[in-house]
Formats: sequence, C-alpha cells, structure tokens
Amino acid sequence: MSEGPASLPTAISLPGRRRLRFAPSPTGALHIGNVRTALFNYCLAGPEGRFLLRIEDTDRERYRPESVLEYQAELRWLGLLWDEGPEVGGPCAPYVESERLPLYRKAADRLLDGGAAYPCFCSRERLEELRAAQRASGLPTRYDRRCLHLSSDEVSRLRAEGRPEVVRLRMPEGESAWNDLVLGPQRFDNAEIDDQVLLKSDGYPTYHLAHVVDDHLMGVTHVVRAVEWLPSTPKHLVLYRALGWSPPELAHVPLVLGPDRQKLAKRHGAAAVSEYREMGYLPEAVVNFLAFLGWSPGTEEEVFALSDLRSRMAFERLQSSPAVFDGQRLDYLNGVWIRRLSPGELGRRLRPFLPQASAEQLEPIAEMVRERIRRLDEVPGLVAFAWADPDPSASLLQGSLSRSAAHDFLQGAVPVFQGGSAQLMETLRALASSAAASSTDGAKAEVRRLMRVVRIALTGQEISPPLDACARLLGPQEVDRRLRSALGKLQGPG
RNA sequence: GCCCGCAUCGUCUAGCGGUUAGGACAUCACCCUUUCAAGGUGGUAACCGGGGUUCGACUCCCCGUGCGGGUACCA
Repeated sequence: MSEGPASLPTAISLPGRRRLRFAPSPTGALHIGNVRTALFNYCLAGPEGRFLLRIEDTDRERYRPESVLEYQAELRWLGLLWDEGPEVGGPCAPYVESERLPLYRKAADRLLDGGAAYPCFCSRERLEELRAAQRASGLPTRYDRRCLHLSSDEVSRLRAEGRPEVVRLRMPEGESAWNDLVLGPQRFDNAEIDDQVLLKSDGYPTYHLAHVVDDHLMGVTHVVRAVEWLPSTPKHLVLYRALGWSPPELAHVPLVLGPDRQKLAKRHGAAAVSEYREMGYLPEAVVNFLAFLGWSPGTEEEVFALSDLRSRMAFERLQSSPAVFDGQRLDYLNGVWIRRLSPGELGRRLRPFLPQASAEQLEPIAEMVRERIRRLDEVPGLVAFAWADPDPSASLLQGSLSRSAAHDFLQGAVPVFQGGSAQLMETLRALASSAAASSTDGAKAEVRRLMRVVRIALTGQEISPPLDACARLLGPQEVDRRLRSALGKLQGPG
C-alpha cells in the first residue's frame, strides 16, 4: 500500500441492504442492557440486512482479553449470530479496533491537516484543575482551548521536550441537528460541546474517533445505541462532516432501569447475561423479554422468537421512555418458552443442571417438570428425591391422618405399584376413595390426605411432581423399597 | 452547577383529538385438581400538576414537578 499519510480506504458496495453493528467494549461481563442493544441492532438489520460485531478495545486500562471470547459465546448462546466480525471475518476485516490503529491515525492526520483538530499538550493535572475551577464558578466544564493556537514552533518545541500529546477535535461554531429515529428532531448548540480528545497519548483513539471511522468504513447504515450517547452525538456529526463522510441514521434507545429506576447495574442482582444462563433462563425467553423493553408489535401478541423479531421490529415502534427490568415478567416468559420445548429438547437443556442424571432420565424428568417450573435451576430441587434417600419420619408420613389409616392405605398401595404403572393413578385413586368412604368429613379431602402419604413415602416431600412420574423415575424396585420402609415406620401404635 | 432526554395501572405496554382508556406480568377470588404447577373465569388497578390550542384533549403547545442521562486521554 502506497497511500499518502492522509488517505483512507473508501467504503463501497458492501453486502446487505441495512448494515447494523454491535460494538461492545470488552471490559468485563456482558451486561444485560448491552444485550438489549445488541438485540435491537440484530433485529433492526432485518432479514435482508447484515449484523456486524466489532470489538472496541481502545481502552487499554480497562481492557480484559477474556471478555472478547466471553461476549462471543454469550451472543451465540442468545442466537445473535453476526454476519461479519471476529472469527467469521468479512469484507471490512479486521473487526477489532486495536488492529486498526493506522486507520485512526490517518483520520486524525486528515483532521489535523484540515484544521478540524489540533494537538494538545495539556497535562491531566491541568485539566482537572481547570474543571474544578469551572465547576466552582458555576460554568460548564470544558477545555479552554489553550493549545488551539499553538504555533508550529511551539508544537515542535513541546514535542522535542517529549511532552505527551493528544489530538483534540476543534468543535466548530453553529448547531448540530439530526432526526433521531427514536427521539425525533434533535438540535444541539455546538458551543455547549467540549473539544473532545480523539487520539489519546498512548496512540489509541477514543470511542468518538474510532467508531466514526469504523462505522463509515464498515458501511454501517444505522447506529442504534443507548441514550447515554445522545449528548456526544454532535461531536460525531462534526467528525463525519470534517472527514467528508455522510453520517448514518441515528437511533437512541432508552435505558434499561432497575426496580429503583436507576440505570440497571450489578447491585440490582444479576446484570451479566452469563448469570441468567446459569439461573436457567432460556435464550428464547431472554430475547423475547428484552425485546419488549422498548419495543412492542402494536398488536396483542407477546411471544416472539428471535426470527419473528428480526422480521417484525421497526424503528417506528421503538419506545422513547426508559423501561424497568421486571424479573417476574422474565420468569413468566421463561415458563412459556420452557413449555414450548419438546420434552426431548428440554431434557437436553437440563443436562447442565442435572449432572447426576443418566442420559435416559433427562427426557422423563423434562416431561414431569415442564409444567411446573419457570427456571431450569428449579429442577434439581424438584427431582432431588431421585438421588437421595428421603427417609421421612412417621409423623410427617401420617400428617393429620391416624397412623393406622396411613399404614393401611400404604399397605394397600404396595401391590398397586407392583402391578405396573399403566393404570397406576386410577387404581390408586379408587383405592383411596374406598378407604375414604367412611370418612366423617369430606371424602375428597380424605383422598388428598391418603395420596399425600404415598407422595411422602416416595419423595419425602409434600410437594412433588405427579406420583406416577415419580414412580417411573425411581423404578419399581426403589418404589417398593421406599413404600416398605415407610410402612415399617408406621407400624405399631401412634 | 451546566447541557440533554423522558413521563398511561406496581411493572412491560396499546393508544397517534371524540374509546366503557385495551392487553400482558404481578396481585386477589373462584373453577379444575393426588401435592405443586399449568390451564380456565372474574375482580382490583393508570393518563404527574398547572396553563393554553380546540366544539372536544391521555393524545398538540408552554411552564412546573419528578425521574434519568451526559458533563473523561471510559465506552
């Protein structure tokens, strides 16, 4: 490449009608709020569009290399597969900003040459003092442009001294306006905007420079990001213009709040996607739930798969007010999606939660729990009896029944279970009904009490999956052993 | 401090000048039921306040209030 110092590649005919991107900064765990932004970008690209993943690793202080792979794994888990980006490549590679440094340098040089930016040698200490003073006198905190009018001699002298140097954007006079796809017409007075640092003294660009260069070079057509970026948008617009590029469409989506209406964070409980995965939320439910935090179809439908969302989501229906993250609604949707899974599929998803279960046990377990759980991590507790000896006490077994009634019913139940499970419940209920016939209070209540004895004998718990399913999971021998053991405890007076 | 954004049931939301303000979660009651669920039926519950504009405002405009965001050589 024999490009001049101020030359940059040109973005031409890239695939996809719309090109949207998710550009996280790998500094920690992937936050659920960021996932929503990723989801919106993914969906808004539409079936005809392209979804790109770009790694914004320009903050060397906070950079965490492991995060890159973690983010990718979580996005894949959610089904947010990128058409271009790390690992999959694409026409705009590389998609990692730390590998694109020369591009930002060239852009900075071009801005410097055109007078849209200037070198600044002010120390961090001076900047801090400046801000403190401005704040103290009630002024907006902004750089005072001390380095704006440095002569070339002064610049060379400072460089010769080895003073750390940054490149600052020279914010021009006038106004910055755009039509935000979510918030509508926006207008800022440039005089309110600071001369932002574009290139840091370590040679890395700031977000402002890097994302403008990359979004342009990568042919990004729509930038969808959280409102926290709204106030710095004028800087970006100025950069596009100074570089001779036309800006993409902009859409600022509202924040996701915690129950206290503060920006969702760690202290609200789970903030990382990985935690949701570990708690047994299905990616389908997380996606469905997050989509409705700021979007709705305008109909009364509420269950959406990712592919439906990608074909249905549109800017016009994006919400402009912030949404509170409501865990109860997520739980509900998770239950809905769990019940939509076939027992076989649910069994496969259950694997990480049931290390002690055999391969053959997973599907039957899935079948017995699918209508009673909202999260996969509830399952180990529901079926714990299968791998533990319940060993219930006699008083727990008999409950409000007389000891002899409990004993007699259990004794009658033993042969029922031995007879195989085909009509198990029918037979058991018939047995209970006849035993309850002489009951003074309600026969129905008596049947319940009787069935309860069997439940506790088998599982040690008052609450369990249906008895026939429990019996099948345990197997005939174990059922027989547990019934006889309980029988033994109910022997004699009590 | 300065700049900016937002505002319908507790929560997510529908509404885009005229509606008994709709749905879902949660909640309450009942039904179903071998427990727990799931499912069914029904109920409680909202337009932040004040001015305008208009024959008519939840809807449009202004002010206030509240909440939030930004104000970095972090993104």
